[in-house]
Amino acid sequence: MYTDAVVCIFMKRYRQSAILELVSHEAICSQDALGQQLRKRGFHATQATISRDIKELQLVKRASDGAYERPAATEGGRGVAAAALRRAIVEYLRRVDLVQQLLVLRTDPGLAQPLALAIDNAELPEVVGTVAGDDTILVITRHARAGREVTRLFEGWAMDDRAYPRRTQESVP
Amino acid sequence: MYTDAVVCIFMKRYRQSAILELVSHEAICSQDALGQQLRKRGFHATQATISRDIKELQLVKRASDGAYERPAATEGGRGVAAAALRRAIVEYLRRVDLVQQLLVLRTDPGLAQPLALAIDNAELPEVVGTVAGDDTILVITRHARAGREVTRLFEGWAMDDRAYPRRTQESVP
DNA sequence: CGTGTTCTTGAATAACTATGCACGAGAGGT
DNA sequence: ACCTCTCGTGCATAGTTATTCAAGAACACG
Repeated sequence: MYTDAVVCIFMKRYRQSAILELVSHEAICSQDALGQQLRKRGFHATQATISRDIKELQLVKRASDGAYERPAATEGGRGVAAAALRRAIVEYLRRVDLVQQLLVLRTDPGLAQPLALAIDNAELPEVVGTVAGDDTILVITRHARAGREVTRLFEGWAMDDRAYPRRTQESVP
Repeated sequence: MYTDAVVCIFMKRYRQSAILELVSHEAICSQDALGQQLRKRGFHATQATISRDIKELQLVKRASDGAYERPAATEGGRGVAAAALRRAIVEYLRRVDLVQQLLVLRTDPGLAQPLALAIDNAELPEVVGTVAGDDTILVITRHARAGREVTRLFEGWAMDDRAYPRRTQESVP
């Protein structure tokens, strides 16, 4: 076994390398399963140790299938927030009105908050801030020009939604 | 409450949107904590339901701090999307016009949507957003300088296309 | 109407993961 | 030598998540 004192220090590093290799090659869904694979390769480690290794390796566990993986290229948060905003617009936005540099957005009742949150997170440079009520959001942009840009942006997304109608039954209306 | 039968169907969708907003806004490390936040926003859901939502939304749980996040932020999708964009540009783009920070892209009829989608997915930092019609896309960049950069980028790719000549551009409606 | 099907959900519980505690081994200082 | 600090680890268990079972609602179709 590798329990000799001398190699103890190196063990962790080797083991963690093995873990990276394992999770990149096949879907491993639990730390016990990982422990079994490691044992096949000559490593002995309890679930507790593996839990710590996984934390140090900064792996993530996919909820979809429970498998571990390494987060490849990190970041891009800005773009992600923008994509989230687009989805929120398509999902929630019902009407847009522009008055000078002020946008008035309307949503279904109670949905103004999440949409406003999405707008804030997107951190659009044109947007100074938002005020959200129950079904109304006031978006303050830097100037009328910026207001027009944002209006077109949002309306464009809302338009796309018409091009790709939701799966709700058509027969109702 | 939202427990009325009629709105039951829509609940899940709203709740999942709220979950996406929450996890992108702050670090939420457990499904119970998520449940509490949801309750503040008027949603009631047990841990079991949230577990299912998280699976459907394909979130991942970071081992480093236990927080949930969207895999889009960590995927290597960035580079993949960029390659897809290049292919889409070569395939679809017919003309580029730049006005200040606004790019007007022209495609063959009906192909604006897929190209705009590729642009969105690429998440170019210079690009604020896109609005796509039938054969025209308006790309909004942060400023004129960014617009020039993106224009050169796209035109450069389109140039490569000469090696693979396509249909000549037709009349503009 | 019934009837069967599909969806969504909660309660209970099984499955899985994180962590407090203790221990042993090395490193470095006195 | 001795002390003390830091690491790496296992054990037990607390904490978290996934799943099974069952129920209720909407829907389509005789």
